[in-house]
Amino acid sequence: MDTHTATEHIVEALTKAILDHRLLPGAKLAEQKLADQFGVSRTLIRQALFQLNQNGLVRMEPARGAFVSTPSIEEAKQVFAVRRILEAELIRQFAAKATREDIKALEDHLSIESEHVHTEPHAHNPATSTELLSDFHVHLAALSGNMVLAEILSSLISRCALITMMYQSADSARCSNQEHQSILEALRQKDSEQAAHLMVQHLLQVEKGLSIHRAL
Amino acid sequence: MDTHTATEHIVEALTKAILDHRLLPGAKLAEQKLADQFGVSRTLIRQALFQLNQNGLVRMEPARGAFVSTPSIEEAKQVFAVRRILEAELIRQFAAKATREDIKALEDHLSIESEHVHTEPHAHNPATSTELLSDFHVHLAALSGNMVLAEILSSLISRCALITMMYQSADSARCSNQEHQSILEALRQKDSEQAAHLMVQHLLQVEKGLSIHRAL
DNA sequence: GTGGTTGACTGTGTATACAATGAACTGTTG
DNA sequence: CAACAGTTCATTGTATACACAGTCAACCAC
Repeated sequence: MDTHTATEHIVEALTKAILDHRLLPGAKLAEQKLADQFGVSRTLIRQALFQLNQNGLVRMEPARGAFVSTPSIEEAKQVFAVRRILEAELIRQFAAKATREDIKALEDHLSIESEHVHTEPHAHNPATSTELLSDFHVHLAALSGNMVLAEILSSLISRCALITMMYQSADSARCSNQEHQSILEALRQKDSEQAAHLMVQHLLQVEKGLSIHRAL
Repeated sequence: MDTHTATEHIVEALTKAILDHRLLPGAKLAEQKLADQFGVSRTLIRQALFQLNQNGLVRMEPARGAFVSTPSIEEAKQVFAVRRILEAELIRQFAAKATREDIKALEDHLSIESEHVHTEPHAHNPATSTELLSDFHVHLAALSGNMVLAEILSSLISRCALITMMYQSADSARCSNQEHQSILEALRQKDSEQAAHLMVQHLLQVEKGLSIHRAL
């Protein structure tokens, strides 16, 4: 088993654990403990933690250890600011050159998203909802064809998920889903400016939905 | 000596080596060899290589080793595309809220840049010129106040430096410097739209200056 | 009773050792 | 002479061992 796959597996598992609330912001990530859980040595765990540190999901304090990141409000604003810049332009370009299959892929995703958001009895499993709502943006990035952009956005969206968990006041899931629908509608009509505008508004809305009181 | 500082030091040294042409694109980065050079164990070298891999400056092939990246033309285009999006918006915002000191800092940098570009007898030390020209953009990002954005751009600019090395046909150093001057002039006049426009044109110009024949 | 100091312990930082995979070379054979 | 197989060597991937710093608690002094 090559290193790449092995560490990447750990990175993904930890990422999922963080995004699924199984590891809360601020939680200590003791190396030996994780090593035991994954059944590997600390070496691989450390590599994974370093990667997550670069992604911004984990914070490493010298000689003290690794912790799940606790992004500040300031950092949250910055992340959202970058997302607005990138995603506005992304969707503008996407609207211009999206194929029927591209749109179809998004529609399929949205229907799943919509189903989950509406059937779950009000925040029954907020982690899943958040995940699905994030996936819409990740999908969009992947469809752009620009892998560099997609990877950057992926990382930013993960950080947003973490931020949302820390600060989200009410579950604006339904709201987000409707906004996604609106964006898709603009895409169908190939109205790039409208799509970009809606995307920016959507991200502003999500950011506005955050509040400080939930800080751990 | 804590891990962070130690590995970070190696990362910076390797980054500089790559950007200074001491390590050419495609060069093998043997772990033991580097470990000997740096006087540390392979452990730290591996950590550094993993980080550089994430930055896109190094490519790791499973069970074969690490190599200095050889970005494809396609990848180059994508990196430039993202830079255009980010830097256009960055400079737009910067123009709006730049203080006198901010502008002064850029002026100082530009004078050094200009000096180097003009006194060096035509590509005497192209690496230094490229480095200085990159620094203009890095400085700009740093002054934005958005650290998230700054870090992303830093990484992208490094990749661009590598790309430039591989594909740059003629040294468009003088040209770039003049374009930087124009951008600064627009900033002085707080003309954000003009600044953004010039920045996009500048980046397009740099991208256009690349050609395929230098591929290794 | 409170504050500071010391000592053990837990956990990180780094190096080294071992295992496994890939590359290179040589010798043989068609 | 070319091509293939087997072996050897070098290098990566992973685990373990050791050294040191940080944390916490008990204990002593005041």
